[in-house]
Amino acid sequence: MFTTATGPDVRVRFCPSPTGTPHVGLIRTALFNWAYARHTGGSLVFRIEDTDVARDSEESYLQLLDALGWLGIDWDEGIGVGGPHEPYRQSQRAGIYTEVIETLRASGHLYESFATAEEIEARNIANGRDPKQGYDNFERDLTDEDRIALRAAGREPALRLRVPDTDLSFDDLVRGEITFPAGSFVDFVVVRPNGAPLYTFVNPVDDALMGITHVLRGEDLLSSTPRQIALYHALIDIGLASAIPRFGHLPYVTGDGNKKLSKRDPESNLFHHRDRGFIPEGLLNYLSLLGWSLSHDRDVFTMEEMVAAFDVVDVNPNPARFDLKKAESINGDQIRLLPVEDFTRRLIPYLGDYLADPPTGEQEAILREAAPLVQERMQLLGEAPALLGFLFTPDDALEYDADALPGAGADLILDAAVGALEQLNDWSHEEIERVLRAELIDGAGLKPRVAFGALRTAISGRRISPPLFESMEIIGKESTIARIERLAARL
RNA sequence: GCAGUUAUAGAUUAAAUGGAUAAAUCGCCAGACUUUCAAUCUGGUGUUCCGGGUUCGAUCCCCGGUAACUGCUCCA
Repeated sequence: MFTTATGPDVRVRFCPSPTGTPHVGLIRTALFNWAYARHTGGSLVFRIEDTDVARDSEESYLQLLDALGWLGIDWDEGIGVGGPHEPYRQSQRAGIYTEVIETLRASGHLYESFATAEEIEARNIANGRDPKQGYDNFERDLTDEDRIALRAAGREPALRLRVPDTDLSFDDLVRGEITFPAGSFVDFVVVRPNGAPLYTFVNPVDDALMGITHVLRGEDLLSSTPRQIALYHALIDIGLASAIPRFGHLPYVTGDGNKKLSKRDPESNLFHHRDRGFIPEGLLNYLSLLGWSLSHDRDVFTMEEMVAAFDVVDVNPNPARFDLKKAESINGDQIRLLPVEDFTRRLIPYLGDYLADPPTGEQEAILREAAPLVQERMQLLGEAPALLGFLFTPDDALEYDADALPGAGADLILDAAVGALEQLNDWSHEEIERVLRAELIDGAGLKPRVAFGALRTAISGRRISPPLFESMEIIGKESTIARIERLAARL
């Protein structure tokens, strides 16, 4: 009954619903599906489940595309690339569903249900059942007269699937054998009274129609799996499906505490991480660690390595906490792994406040010199403005951080530095360092921390900066001296 | 309430399928290096949910609990 597809016959899918901004948990699901498809040589289908007109938005749909494109998660079939099962947006598949609904109805798998949620709850209370217990299948055997009477009273029925009165089991790829006892899942609504099918219907129907063999999705859908299998049985019965897919339920991504990471939490928002300067390599690397690992002693790796090693059966069933600190650390590692030209190029969008668009030739030249100095000092590209902004700021516009202002006596240090630097003709960082050390450390007997700290503030306005002498070399002799004199005048 | 899932350091993952000091990374603390911050290196911190049982020996097997989470929507 369950599929036996392996290798290139594997067909997985990513089928988000375009409500809101892409969530890191959702992207982790996309990533694992993608990795499994690439690992097996199978196919990834990208489908959009926009069957809730009240919540779906075009903006969200575009964001999904943006997110996948940015991360480099590509697909073989579906939105944008087409395929044999078009269309791939469920809002455009109404005709297909209508047909399936009719067949299922004619064969007795679907029946009319007039009861509203309030009525079901009232009925449970009246029967001494827990009101939270849900529907009790009481309309399964409504007579034609009952139905006519209800319609005459102005009622329009939803359609429910008649589920089997037996236990339902499946072998979860992540968790092993799972059994739901008969009665723990009830006849559920698949079509609204207005004829519009629900997720509970279109999701398995499209999976069946599109030949999906492995359903890898979030743990939150685990308890709806028996209903889904029940629908599959019905689809097999009417000849629309030949096998039930294998299921693999990926662990939750949790936030602080151990609650599922909420949509309202900024950490759940993929674009928030992009804005802060996560690079795709870093975020992908971290996300793949949420429920999986490449090996016990390595957690920085490429997506090629992940694809080569990834198998859903190795996924850990435990809920995984999204740990921003570790994510940033991994991102820093991935930033350091970037070829320096690539790193330099990626810095540009984050320096928007300082650079022309596009950057001038002079700005590009500065960036080329400065990038190697900061590549191993960053965890997030968003740190670039604070670290490099002073290189693109006019001498007389530099601002000084309060905690960077040097203490008493700094004017003497600055004056001495100017004196030494003015004599210097070979403006290389080696020479700059040599004369400053001779003057301030060896000559005046200052501690490097004190002497260079004051100069650092003069040049960058900050307590923390790229290496000082290299920075001086980049901004040039004239600017360097002007900046030192400017700070000295302020003290 | 019913059903299901999960339980290894603060976090993420390993190993150990009944056997010796349960490991790595992140975090935190300290030290080295140093031109600030990083990076790097060294060291430290800290772990098998609880209770029984079987056994020479249990993190693992059995039984019973506990906790957290999810679902039980005409949301997806």
